Amino acid sequence: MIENDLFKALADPTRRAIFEKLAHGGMNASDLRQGMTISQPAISQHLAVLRKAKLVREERRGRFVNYEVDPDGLALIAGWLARYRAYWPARVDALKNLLKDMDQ
Amino acid sequence: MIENDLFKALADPTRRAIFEKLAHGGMNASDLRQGMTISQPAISQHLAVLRKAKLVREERRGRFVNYEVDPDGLALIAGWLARYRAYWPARVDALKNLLKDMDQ
DNA sequence: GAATCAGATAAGTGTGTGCTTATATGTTGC
DNA sequence: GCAACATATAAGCACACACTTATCTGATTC
Repeated sequence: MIENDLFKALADPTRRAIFEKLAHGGMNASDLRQGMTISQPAISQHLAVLRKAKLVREERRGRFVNYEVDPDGLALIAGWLARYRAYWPARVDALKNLLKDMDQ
Repeated sequence: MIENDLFKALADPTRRAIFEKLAHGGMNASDLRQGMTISQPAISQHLAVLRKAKLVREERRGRFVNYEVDPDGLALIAGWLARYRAYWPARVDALKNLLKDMDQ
């Protein structure tokens, strides 16, 4: 059940941080690890989860593996969200406030 | 960290089912339980998690408590998703409306 | 081929999570 | 007040999960 993989993948803050990093541009696992106090296997395991959820895709480049955002996962979330469009804050003010909150 | 509460709340299939039910119309906890093979405390606990994530809000009505979808949570997801708009699959026509709706 | 490096997998461990039963809180109507 | 009902909280348990260290696979370079 891909939808489950998706939300489970995003439920972990470290994985969201990894995803966020990749959103600024693809990079390999070692570069991803820079600045994070986490072991190499941990990164590798997180990437496997993100891959399974279609949030990230890989591309081998010699002995490196380049990771990048996979649009499929995002499309799935958008699709899920679209089911509840009736409830989106009709007044987008709420969204704006919440966006502000998230920016800090 | 509300964003974390959100994705953690959605990571559980039972909670997504509850949310889905409520999306078709508010109801109390007992009605929610109908058709689900789960204990009363379990429902109550799930609702607490959904409430904390702002996916659901409650309104006491006498000795019942009516639950309904809280747009705030959906707005937060929409906001999170909007950050990665650059990656949304351009070809998925169905999702173009989404962008339009969220943008205004 | 051997050394080295990037990354994945294996195995073990502490903590978190979802469930249960039992009990408490709060509301209604007699 | 008290009985009945709707929901919440407490406590305990089994399993999932994120992490670690150790090891393996695969690619490059000499």
